[in-house]
Amino acid sequence: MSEEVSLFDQRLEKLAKLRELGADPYAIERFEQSGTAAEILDAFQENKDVKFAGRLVSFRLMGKAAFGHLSDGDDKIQAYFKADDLGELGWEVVKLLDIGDHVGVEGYLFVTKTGERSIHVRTLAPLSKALHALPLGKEKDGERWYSLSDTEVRYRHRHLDLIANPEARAMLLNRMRIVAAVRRFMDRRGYLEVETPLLQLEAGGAAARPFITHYNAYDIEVKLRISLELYLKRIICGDVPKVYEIGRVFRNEGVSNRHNPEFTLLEFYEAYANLEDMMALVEEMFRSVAQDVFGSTKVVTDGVEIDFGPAWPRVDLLSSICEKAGVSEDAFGSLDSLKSALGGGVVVNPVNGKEINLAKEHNLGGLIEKLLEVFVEETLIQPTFIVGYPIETSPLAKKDPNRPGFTRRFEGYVRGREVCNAFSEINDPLDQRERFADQLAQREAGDDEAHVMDEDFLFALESGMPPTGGCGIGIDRMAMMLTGADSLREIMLFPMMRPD
RNA sequence: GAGUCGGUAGCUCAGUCGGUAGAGCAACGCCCUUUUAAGGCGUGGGUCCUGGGUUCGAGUCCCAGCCGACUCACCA
Repeated sequence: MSEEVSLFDQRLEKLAKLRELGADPYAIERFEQSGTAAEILDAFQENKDVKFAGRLVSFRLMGKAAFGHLSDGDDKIQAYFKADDLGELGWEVVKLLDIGDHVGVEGYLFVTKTGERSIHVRTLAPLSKALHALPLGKEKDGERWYSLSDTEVRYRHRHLDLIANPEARAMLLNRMRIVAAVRRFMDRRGYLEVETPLLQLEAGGAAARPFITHYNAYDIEVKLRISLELYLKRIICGDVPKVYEIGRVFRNEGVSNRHNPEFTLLEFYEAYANLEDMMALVEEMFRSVAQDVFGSTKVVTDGVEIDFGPAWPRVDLLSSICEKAGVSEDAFGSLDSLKSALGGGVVVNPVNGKEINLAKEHNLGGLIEKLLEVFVEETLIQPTFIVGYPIETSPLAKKDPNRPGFTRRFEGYVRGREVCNAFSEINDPLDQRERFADQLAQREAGDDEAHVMDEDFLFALESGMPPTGGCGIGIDRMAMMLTGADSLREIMLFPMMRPD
């Protein structure tokens, strides 16, 4: 018999004994408390009666007395169990406790010899039994021993991570607070939160391959959404002028540090607004969320201070490439002129070693974005807007009337990474139909991530959409940036894992 | 998809040149009524990721595979 089974069996026996003693942990439904651990310690008064419940995270049995810490997840209080004060039955229960059990205690506050504010327990009630040994390390003065560090176990059994690793816990909880702060911000600004279909006949609004599933009732193939965009704009067409959605989207791609097949996207659209309005809103949102969650507009991650206080510089995309890649502005006339200006063959950025194989670049806009990626992106540490994206890679963004081949689109960058993508939306249905047609052509040329024609969306546009500004923000990446997480998986509760 | 590193007790890890599988913590038993990485004495606990191979003998060497981390690629 393996150790795990016998350990489990030992715990089951303890559970049975507790039940015999009339202390069935699973029989109790509620336990009223005087407050959280922090609240109780804040309002500490010697001899004051308190009730508190939490998980037993440490336990020291010494003959006829015992000490243990009860954690409410965030903070903990030491409990002192003394045989004389608990009675025979109570003491029997104490001896059956294990680290990991939830326990409710009632008693009075006191200070131990060593100065720790504690609860002198008069009565206790087991509220759950930990049937598995929990990987709770020992701790002193902030140092910890023997905790849980195996990333695989941490991700697969996230509850253990939340119990055992305070840093991981703080990061994940901050992510939730960031989402809540974003929602508050949008609500305050008068945006209405909406919900649009996850199951769609054609997944549009982004360049990505969808997940495909089957709907039994209609016996049809449906796809999981890859973005929120097209349905949200259909709501704008219905004259609901300010809408947003925070929702899960699904892209059938690989897993990495910065990618998960399902992730959380925020998109918002505002009628009668344009990309400048979106920039102002993004600036304010980051400022507000940083202030809300971290109490400051300045966030330090990896020793780098990012300040969301000031306005973000607006930098023209082509100028940024000219500066960082050393290409002159007049080289951007055509794909061929740009290629020859780059010298042909393979272009290498000596700073980071990233390269572009020019032979694989078949359109001007695609190459321009590639240059941005290889030469510019990682230099954008402080919040920056890059403005003016090529039309080929922006099939939903309004054309810039003053610059043929470019659109009224921008992206925001922080810590060298893209954090948002926004534009003045196309509201000319004829233009949009042409763009879809171009995408369709690319699709037929073998690009299986190009957009498909969406007639229902076009019908809505044809019914009239006011000029509209729209923006998309990857919430997970935003959380990474704000918390300093170096992997997307650290700020998602349950990242995708291969079945073990 | 490629490369690198890793997978040994519940947890964190060690394991030399190929020679019967180790430590701390956790668990179990005994002692201990203000401890806090409590302490003392004692005990039990292993699919060494899986499957092949080499060898008298494999945790260790070789091959294939699985899972993970990291880097790159893919990917907004």
